[in-house]
Amino acid sequence: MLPARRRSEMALFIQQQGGTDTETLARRFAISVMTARRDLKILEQQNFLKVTWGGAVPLNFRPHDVPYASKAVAMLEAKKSITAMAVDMIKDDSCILLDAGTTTLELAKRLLDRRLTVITTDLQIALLLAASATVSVHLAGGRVDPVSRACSDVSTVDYLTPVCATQAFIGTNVWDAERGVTTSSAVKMQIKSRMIACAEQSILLADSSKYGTFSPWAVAGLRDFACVLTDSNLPDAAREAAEQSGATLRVAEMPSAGVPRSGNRRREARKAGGKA
Amino acid sequence: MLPARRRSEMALFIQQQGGTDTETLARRFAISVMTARRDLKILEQQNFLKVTWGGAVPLNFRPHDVPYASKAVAMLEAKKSITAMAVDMIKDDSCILLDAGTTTLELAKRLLDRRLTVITTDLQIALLLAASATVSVHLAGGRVDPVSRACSDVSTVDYLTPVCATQAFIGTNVWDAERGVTTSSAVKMQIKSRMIACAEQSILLADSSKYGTFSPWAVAGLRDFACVLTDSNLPDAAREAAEQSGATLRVAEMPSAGVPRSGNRRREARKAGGKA
DNA sequence: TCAAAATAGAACATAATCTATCAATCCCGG
DNA sequence: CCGGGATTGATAGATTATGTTCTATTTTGA
Repeated sequence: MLPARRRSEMALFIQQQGGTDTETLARRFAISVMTARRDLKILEQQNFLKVTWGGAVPLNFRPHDVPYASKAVAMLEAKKSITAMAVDMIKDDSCILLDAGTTTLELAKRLLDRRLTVITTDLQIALLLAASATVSVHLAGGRVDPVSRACSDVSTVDYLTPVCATQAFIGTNVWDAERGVTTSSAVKMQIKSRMIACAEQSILLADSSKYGTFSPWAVAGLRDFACVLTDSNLPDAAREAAEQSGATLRVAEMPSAGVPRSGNRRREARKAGGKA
Repeated sequence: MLPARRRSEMALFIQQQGGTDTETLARRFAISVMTARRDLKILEQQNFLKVTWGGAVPLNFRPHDVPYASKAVAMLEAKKSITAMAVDMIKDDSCILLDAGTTTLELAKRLLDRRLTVITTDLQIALLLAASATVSVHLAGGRVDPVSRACSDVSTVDYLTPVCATQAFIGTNVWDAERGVTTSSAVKMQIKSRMIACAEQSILLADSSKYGTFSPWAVAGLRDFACVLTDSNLPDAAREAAEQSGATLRVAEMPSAGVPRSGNRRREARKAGGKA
C-alpha cells in the first residue's frame, strides 16, 4: 500500500474510532510501531489529529465538547440510533445536503468512508468530512454564527439556490405535529426551507426531547418530509399526533436505557510474574 | 486504553454521575487509586472538574472559563514573530481578509480579543474566530479543499467580489523577487488576486524558508503589497533582491535561537529524598 | 478535645513509550 | 544493471506513566 494512502486511511480510522494506540495501528496496517509513530507525526503536522501518549486522538476529541449536561449525554444515544437509520437511506454517488447541528454532525461521522458529494453550512461538519478522501465537501458560505458554528446569512441562502441535491437531511431543535418544524430566526428558517426546496427528497432528524415546542418561524410541515426519523423516547400520544398530521414516522430502536455499559475491559495483559 | 482518552471519558463519567470517588474511578477504569487521583488533578488543571476530598465533582457553574492558554503548542518561531508584526498593523473596527494557511491561522489566534470583521476562506480560521465574542466572522464558501481545508472554488471568488476590506493578509507558500507570489493552482491564484483587489491595502506574510521558489500561476509582484513581512532567517542576498524589485520589506525580530528550557526540576527534587 | 480511620501527597521502582540513530530494503531513473 | 534517494525496521538511551510504599493531612466519632 502507498504510504500516502495508508496515512489517509489512518487518519480516517482514528476519526471513526475516536482514538487508537500505536500498536493497534501497527497491526492493522501491517507496519512496525515505529512507522506508525512516524505516520502519526506527519498527520499531526498536517493538522489531521493530535498525537498523545501511546497513540493519537482526533482533533475534535476534546473534553471541551463534553460538558453538556447529563441530559444531553443521554440524548447522544438517541442521536446515534437516528443517524444509523439515516445513513442507510443514502446511496453512493449521490449529492446530499446536511443541515447544521449536532445530530447532522453525528450523521457526518458515519459518512467518512462513503462516496458522496456533501453540501453543508456547518463548519464542524465540513472540517470533519474534509478528512475523507471519498467525500467531496462544499460549504455554503456567509456570516458565521458563533453559537451554532455554522454559516447563517443571506449569502448562504444565495449559495444554495442553484443546488440540485438528491436528499436533504434537516435537523431540528423544535418540532410539533401541528406546526411542523420551526426555528428561532428568520435566516435559519430560510436556509432550511431552501435546503428542502433544493432536494429531491427531504428527511427530518428529530430528537424526541424537543417534541412539542415551537419557535417563531415555520420551516415546513411534517408531511413535507419524505420521512421523519426520531427515537423511541417519543411518547405514544406524540407519535399518533404526528402520524395523523400526515408525517411518515420512523422510530429508531434504542440499544438500551442510559446505562453507561459497565466496563469489563480490565487489563489482562498484566504480567503474571515479576512480583514478589 | 489511551491515557488521553481515559481522562476524557473520566470527565464525561463525572459529568454524568454528578461526582464520584477515586476508588470507583479506579475500579471502573482498571487503574490504581493513585493514577485516578493524578488524572483528576490533570483534569482539574484543565478546568473540566473540581477535585474534592475523596473524589471529584463537575463544575456546572461557569459556562465560560479560561480560554485556551495553549503555550505548549510548539509553533514555528518565525511565524509567531511575523504575525506579531502583522497584528500591530490592524486597527480596531476594520474589516480584514485572511488568506488560507498556517501563517494566517497563527495571525487569527492573535485576533480573538480584537473588535473586527474578518472574512476568510479557511475553515480552521473561521472556527477559531467563531469562539470570539468580538470578531464577526464571514466565510467565503465553496468546495472544500481537503489538503488546505479551505474553500477553493469558483463560487469562493464570486463571494469575495463585492467585498470592500481595509486590509488583506496573504500568506504564501512560494515567493521570489522576480516573479513575486505564485501558487500551484489557478483557483487559488484567483482567490488571492481577488482578495488583494478587494482590499485597500495588502500585506504579504512570507516565510523565509519558502523564498526562491515559484509555481505556475502568478498572483502579484512583491511591489503590489504595501508591506512584505518575513523573518530574520532570510538571506541578505534575497533581502536585497526583494527590495530592489520594489518590495517594502519588514523583517521580524526572532526572539532567539534554541532556547534551552531544560526542565530539571525532577533532578533537584530527587535529592531531597529522606527515608526511614 | 483526642484518637482512629480514611485520604492525599511524595518518593521510588518498574514498565511502557518516545526519540535519535543506523542499517536494510524498496522504488525509480539512467 | 547499477546507484541515489526515500521509506522502513531495529536498537539503545531518554522520557513518561503507573503502582506501591510510606508519611502527612483531613475527617469522623466518641
